[in-house]
Amino acid sequence: MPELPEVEVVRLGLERHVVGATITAVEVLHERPVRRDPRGPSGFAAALTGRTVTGARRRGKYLWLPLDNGDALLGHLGMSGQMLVQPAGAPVERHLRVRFALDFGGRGGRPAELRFVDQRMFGGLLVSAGGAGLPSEIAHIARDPLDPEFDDDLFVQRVRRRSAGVKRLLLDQGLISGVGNIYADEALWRARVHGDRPGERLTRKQVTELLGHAREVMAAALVQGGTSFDALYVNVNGESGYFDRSLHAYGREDQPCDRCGTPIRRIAFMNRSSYFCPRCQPVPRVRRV
DNA sequence: CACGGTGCCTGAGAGC
DNA sequence: TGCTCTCAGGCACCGT
Repeated sequence: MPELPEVEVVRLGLERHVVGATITAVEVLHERPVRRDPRGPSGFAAALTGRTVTGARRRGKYLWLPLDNGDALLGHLGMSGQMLVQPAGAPVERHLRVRFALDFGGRGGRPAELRFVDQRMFGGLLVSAGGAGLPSEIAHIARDPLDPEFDDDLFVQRVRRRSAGVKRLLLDQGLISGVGNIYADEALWRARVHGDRPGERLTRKQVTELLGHAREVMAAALVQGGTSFDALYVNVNGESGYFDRSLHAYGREDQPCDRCGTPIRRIAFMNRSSYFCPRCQPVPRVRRV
């Protein structure tokens, strides 16, 4: 389950190992990952063949590779997606969905393949017409809190004008991107705020602190993940060591809160779970109607 | 428009 | 052993 730090590691790997390559062939082995491409699988392949990758960029959990004609290959890893750079002809992965043959021309690089591997196929790829700068498909996605241009004050203002629960707001890609279920729970635990608290009932200070905690959790994970890729292999590993050592709330149902010892509670939330300390993060008294 | 609920997917693991 | 059920969750989508 790649969160933003893992996606950034993938971006760095793509920047190092794919930029400058020309795509000489595209093979779509499963059509679901290209379902959002209006051209369909064959059009997708045709739009990429012959193009040269000029960059590797990211917004939130979306990645895109600007191409030499102004289009872009836009991708999302979803729950289980991986971007692998493999030597041409390497054994095929079990859940390989799309493969791209890469040519590095006269720069000494051996033939390689970019491979999109995705077990659950929540992720996907598409060619964004004219999307090299910022694909229109993700124009609604906000910046992430590690982005130097993220506007803290604007985020605080917007949260405080919303009546939805603050956890839902943390997961709202239009307000802030890159915060997944795990980091949302961790940031809320650190800030001692319950996720059901309406945004409009939080103080400016509380929202600012919550944002700071989200940023810290993500930055710490990024430092850990940033060391984990080698020369020709770009991987996503949701089981990074960071998760094992540093989680205070997520996945810790019935285990004592690291601050006060009260058992961590788990509640259903958006077809998944929320974990929180019932003492440090009291449930709001006034339920929303 | 904001809100809150649901479906998409596969495989691991639990329970019987 | 082998079946069925639950869970994982980012995001689009939809009804209100």
